[in-house]
Amino acid sequence: MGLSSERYIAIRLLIMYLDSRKSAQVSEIVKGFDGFDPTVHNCLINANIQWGNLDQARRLFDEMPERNEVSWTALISGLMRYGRVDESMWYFERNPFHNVVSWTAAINGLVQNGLNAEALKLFLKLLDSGVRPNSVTFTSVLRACAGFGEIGLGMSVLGLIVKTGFEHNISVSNSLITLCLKTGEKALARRIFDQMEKKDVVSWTAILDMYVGMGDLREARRIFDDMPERNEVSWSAMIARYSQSGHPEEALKLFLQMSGNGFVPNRSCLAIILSALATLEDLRVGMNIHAHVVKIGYEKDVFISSSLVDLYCKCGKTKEGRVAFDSMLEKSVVSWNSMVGGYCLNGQMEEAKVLFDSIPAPNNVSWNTMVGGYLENKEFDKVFEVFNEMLLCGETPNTSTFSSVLSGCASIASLEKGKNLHGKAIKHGTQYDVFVGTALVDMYAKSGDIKSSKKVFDRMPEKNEVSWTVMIQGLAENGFTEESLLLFEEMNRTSIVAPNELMLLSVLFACSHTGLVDDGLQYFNSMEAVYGTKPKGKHYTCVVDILSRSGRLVEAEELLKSMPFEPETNAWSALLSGCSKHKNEEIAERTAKKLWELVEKNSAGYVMLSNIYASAGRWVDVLNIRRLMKDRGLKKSGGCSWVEVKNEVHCFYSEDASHCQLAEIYDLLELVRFEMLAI
DNA sequence: GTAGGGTTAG
Repeated sequence: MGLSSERYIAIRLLIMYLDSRKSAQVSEIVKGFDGFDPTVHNCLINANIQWGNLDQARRLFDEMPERNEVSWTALISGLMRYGRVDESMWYFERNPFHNVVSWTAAINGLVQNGLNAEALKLFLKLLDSGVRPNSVTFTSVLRACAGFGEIGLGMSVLGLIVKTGFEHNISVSNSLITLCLKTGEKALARRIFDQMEKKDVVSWTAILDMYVGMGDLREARRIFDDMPERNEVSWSAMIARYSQSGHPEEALKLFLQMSGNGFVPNRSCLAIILSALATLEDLRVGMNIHAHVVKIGYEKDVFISSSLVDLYCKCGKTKEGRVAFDSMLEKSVVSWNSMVGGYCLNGQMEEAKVLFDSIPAPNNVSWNTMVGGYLENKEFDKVFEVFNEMLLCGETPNTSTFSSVLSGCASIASLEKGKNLHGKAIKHGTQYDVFVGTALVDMYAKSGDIKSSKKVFDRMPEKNEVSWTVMIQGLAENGFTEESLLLFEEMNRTSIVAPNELMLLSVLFACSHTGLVDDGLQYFNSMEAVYGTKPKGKHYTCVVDILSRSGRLVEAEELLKSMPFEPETNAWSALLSGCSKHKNEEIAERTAKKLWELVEKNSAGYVMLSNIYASAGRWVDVLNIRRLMKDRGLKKSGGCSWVEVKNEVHCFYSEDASHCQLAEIYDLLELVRFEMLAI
């Protein structure tokens, strides 16, 4: 192969065949070269690195009778890419061609492997050696600075950048913006962006991301719309942000728009959109995308296939999700977590546990998935069991863990466990998180310690809708109805959080228990007009209760009749008890009749009715109903109360005396009663 | 040899 153009064509062909992995054609081309050719060897090395055959690449390199600078750099960066830092550095030190490119390859490799300090040390050595850094070197070095999260370091590098005249380089400026964003210097990032003479898609996307990080999706979208040019990455960025910020429908809209504009979604974008579709539980479109993914041969991508597992599971199809999961050649811990989470979501806790136990390297998300799964499926004992196991395994609980386990405490009203966890949460520095704070407020409130609940709430640096809801609800249900109403008003004055259904229910509940009839009516009437939430059955019931208690029975009955949907049984019984309290035979008659009709349908109605008769002192009627229930084989779902002793909750059921220490308990009670009588 | 976007849990 003498002519240089002939050689050039052969090498282009070789690269092409290597790209499409056509080995027969590759060896044919290689044979066409007589003797050793370093460029051919370099191509083979690069291809093997690309395929992950590191040892083959190394062998090829070691066999070379002579190597050029490209050979050295290829191996150094290749080894770095797969985390083989020491080997890479071994070659770097023996590299006779100490040019900028190989220095930069090593520096960047160290950064890629999270060894930021080593990277900066190597950069200082580079400066000592007299080799001049270039723009690529600076982007890597700035990334190392960003890894430290400290802007000062970056600023001293900036001095060097200015001195060497790279401050107007686009890549360098882009890296500077990224550094500023990672260190929280948003104003500076914006200034650098504004001062750039030339901006590219990367600059625009970086600044777009800044506004998303600040929670300002609107401004981000404005920037996206104003971008002079876009590529598939900027589209993906905006789509991803919508999806991650709880707007999957916007993400889908933009995705369709992107395709309409002729952009072909890449792997990242497909993973993002599948995740958005999972959130939307849109199986139809999701399956379309799945088909497309298979068609273009992307189904082996770990990100995409993990999203597919998630999609099927979120749509309730754990079987299909499992098929997708089982067919994955390469699984990441995220794939495992998605499948485990899928089982949890669909109440298949046994399958979830089996799969969880076989995760090769579970991370804290895996553990949190199990903890959250047991919580959602109300297996509270297991919540604490898994949590303890997690601690024993040395896994660090995070905000997600604590918020789940604390919710578990709230559900079983276990103050002792809750307090213990509060301490642990503080120890792990998670107490100022919104989720943890909210779970603490709820836990204390549900356990009856409203003081602690309020204390935690007042100290929360950030409050969301749920935080306000649980506090308002907690106050109302613990009898602090005035405080509850005051807090609701405070929220309306001071926070951007809008009242939701649950809060308004608590507010109405508070009004009914404080006898604030007109306030209650006013809140009720402003639900739709002011707060934009349609009253549900429970709200109507509460208002009927408010009116009935205060004797405004005609209004209560009117309200019930004017409802746009069927009222709850409770609403009728509230009216009936109002009637018996305020002695209105006429309305009572009609209401009782209505109740009897409803009562036929379920046992709860019978119980309610018997309770109403009981509270009105109509014992004969009570007995009649009880007898009727027995005749028809209906059983009341039992009431239960519980106490917590030494970290264990003991339940006592009204009609089922089954506690293991029942005899002893009764003995002791008798003793206490005797002592009391003696005094 | 480089800068921006990817999947899971509360």
